[in-house]
Amino acid sequence: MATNHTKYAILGVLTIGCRTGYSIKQMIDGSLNHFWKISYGQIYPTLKKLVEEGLASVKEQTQEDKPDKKEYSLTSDGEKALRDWLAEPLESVPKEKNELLLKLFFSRHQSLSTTLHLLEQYKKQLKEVYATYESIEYMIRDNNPEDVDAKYWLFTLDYGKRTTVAALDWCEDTIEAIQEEE
Amino acid sequence: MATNHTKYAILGVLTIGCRTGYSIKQMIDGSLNHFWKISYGQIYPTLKKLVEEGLASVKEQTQEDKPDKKEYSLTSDGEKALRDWLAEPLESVPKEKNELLLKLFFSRHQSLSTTLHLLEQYKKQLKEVYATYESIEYMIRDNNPEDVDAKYWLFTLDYGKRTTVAALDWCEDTIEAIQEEE
DNA sequence: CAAAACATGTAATGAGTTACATGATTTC
DNA sequence: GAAATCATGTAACTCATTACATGTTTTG
Repeated sequence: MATNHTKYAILGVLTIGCRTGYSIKQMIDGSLNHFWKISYGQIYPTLKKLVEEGLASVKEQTQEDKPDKKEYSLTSDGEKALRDWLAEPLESVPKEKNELLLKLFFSRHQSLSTTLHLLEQYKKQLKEVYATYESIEYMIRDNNPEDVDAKYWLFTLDYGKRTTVAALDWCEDTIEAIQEEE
Repeated sequence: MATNHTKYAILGVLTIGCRTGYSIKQMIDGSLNHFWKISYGQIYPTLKKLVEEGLASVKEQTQEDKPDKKEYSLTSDGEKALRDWLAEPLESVPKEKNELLLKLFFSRHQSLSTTLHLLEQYKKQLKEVYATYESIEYMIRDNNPEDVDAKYWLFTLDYGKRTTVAALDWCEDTIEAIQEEE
């Protein structure tokens, strides 16, 4: 059975200085976006549930320069829940659905030029993805040079970069292979 | 807005000799499993809808050696729908959620040895994934040596193998980096 | 005779996205 | 004064999984 990791993603982000629903969303969209995503429709209900379960606590903060906000922090139970989840064995490797590969699989029904166009499109998208990884990397290196977390954050980015480069290489080789038939 | 590709996956598989819900499931689980998955809860309702939309037709087949079955085939409208979808531009690159990376991101809260164990687990899983890719590859090469489809099928497998190798390399390097700190 | 393979379907549930709804404050 | 940023939340909807429900035929 698949456990719901969204809860733990929020628990984790609460440990790195993001205390409001709004800043949790920002953090995940910014620095975890290559392997996680989340919507407000998940964040606010989960935050509420976390408090009900005793894993987090809230304090309503009145701000003079900005709208009021609710500040969440982990309780000791919450910290324990996070650590327990971290030590749990992994479920199976995620099998992402990939539209490009689905289309390529059925590309006999298409002209070679349309297939090449598809691959060029994908290559362009991958290059953009790679560029965003690099910009996140610079951001992390600049903002958290001595942060104990940063080391792990850079590992996850390295993963994204390496698999993206492998996909890019494949793209180029596949384009070449198809061009030879034309 | 995200289009529902499941419909086209079924349309596509109907072109390669899988004509029943059961065999569609088998084909996707077997040969498309590295980039697509599907359940009977999607297949049978979709097949029904395809017929309603005039993209496929059914014939009830009585079999003497096996249970009765419904044989589906694409109509010319169905073939057109498939080709139109193939020529449509790609949506954005899929961002898979990755439990290993989520855990690694928050691994400051864990001992180095537990983190190493996590990475070793993942490495083992990746090796298994790679092995299944290889076995699918041999199956395709053996069963469809002259098939016009097979060329594209092997491209998609190559993608899976290359990105898996990149992930494996990353795993090893990251394990090494963490071991140096111990 | 039991298990595996063949075959089709529905209902309940879960996870997540998107649209909707509101409002303060700051910056241009 | 408009747009951007900060801030919180709900309701409807979509997509997909899982459990349920049933039945035949073959193979060991």
